Amino acid sequence: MGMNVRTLCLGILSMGDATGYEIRKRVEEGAFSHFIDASYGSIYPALAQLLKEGLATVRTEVAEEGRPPRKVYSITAQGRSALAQALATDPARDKFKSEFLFQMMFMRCIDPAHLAVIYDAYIEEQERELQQLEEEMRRCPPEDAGARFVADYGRTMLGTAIRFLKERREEMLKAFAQEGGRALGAEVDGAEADGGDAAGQGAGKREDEA
Amino acid sequence: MGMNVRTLCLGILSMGDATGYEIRKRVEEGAFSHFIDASYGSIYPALAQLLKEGLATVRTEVAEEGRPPRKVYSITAQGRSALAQALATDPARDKFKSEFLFQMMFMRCIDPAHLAVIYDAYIEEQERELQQLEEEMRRCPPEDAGARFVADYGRTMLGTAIRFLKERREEMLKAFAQEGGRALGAEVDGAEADGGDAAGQGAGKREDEA
DNA sequence: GCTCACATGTAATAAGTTACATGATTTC
DNA sequence: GAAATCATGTAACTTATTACATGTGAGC
Repeated sequence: MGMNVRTLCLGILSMGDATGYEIRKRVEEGAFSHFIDASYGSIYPALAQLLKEGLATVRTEVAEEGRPPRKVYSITAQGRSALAQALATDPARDKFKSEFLFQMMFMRCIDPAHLAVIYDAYIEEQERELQQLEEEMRRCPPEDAGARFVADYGRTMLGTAIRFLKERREEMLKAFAQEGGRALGAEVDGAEADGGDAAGQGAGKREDEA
Repeated sequence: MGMNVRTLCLGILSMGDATGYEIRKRVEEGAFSHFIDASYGSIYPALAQLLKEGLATVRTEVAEEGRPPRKVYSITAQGRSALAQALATDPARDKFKSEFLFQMMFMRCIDPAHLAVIYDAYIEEQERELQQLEEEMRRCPPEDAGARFVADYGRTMLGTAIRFLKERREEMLKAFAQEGGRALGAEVDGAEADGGDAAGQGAGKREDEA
């Protein structure tokens, strides 16, 4: 299916009227954030296109105070059938890109202390995402079967990832200590993986990324 | 970190010499395929760039038979340190795009019979990927801790996804049958849903796929 | 006779991101 | 008085995909 930003907007509008700003918020923070990306630069043009094609309409709400006027979009009947049509086609394969996994693949080339920092930061990020998902589910529990399914899928996958990462942490750091240094050179091997906490002091090794 | 195709090539070359064709194969079929994408159109230019920057060298092997000459790339010392540098920067957030999940989110707009087809096809795809990963691990069990970690991560996640999908299958289809039809009803065709059975008129809407 | 695997490369095209441009109001 | 939230939109830029262009030998 052509799941471009246009179809995404159509989908969100099918659940209720919304402005470009709101759509972006839902895509960034809501349930969609886990398997979709879209920024203003793609949402606003997509909305304009939907108008042009007659798949949506706008009404301009002049805000009470001097705010910029909100443009609230609604899906049309044609919009609904265009959505149904898009949903009826075969989905493209999932695309997953992970620089973290790439780094893990080449962990032998990373300074051990820094590896621990990266690793723990990744765990924290996954935990934040899981928390966010659960908070959102508490705030507005989805009555819709689809939303429920997707949310449960996300929780399950995030939970599994977090458990895996925590379980393997020490093992990985140890395995690394044995093989490690090979690729980085001699001076690394003095640094040993301490038993207690490699996580806490990430502050020492700051990289400023390009 | 700047994990573009250039860094990817550098990483693969750090494990041994390779041609563009081989790199692409590993990215498409090997352990990398689960968290990275790259096609000829990006690999060959990236390789050319690495040469220009002195991060790799080539030797041209004239094949025995009239085949096109293989251009085997090797990483240089500068290439290794460039890789190490790239690996030392903070990883970008994971990006996951799933049209399947998008479809599940809007399952209420999909013909029930077709939904089951899509769902089962997705399960099969995940199973194929898991099989492929396990086959690859049997063929060449990774001695490298990083490769092992990444492969285990992939197996764990795929296993969880497959289990989840299988467990929820009936529940989802049933939940759908209760809510379903609501969104498909009026404008799909002139005929109104008779109210008893949402799955009924699925047959009319055939998609041609394998 | 056809398709697959090997093998390299380019050009047109798609799709979306980042940064910019603008501006009021509320919270720290 | 600095930053965040609300709010819309455009233009330059990056990045990678698709399709093309070219060619052989092996297996079905």
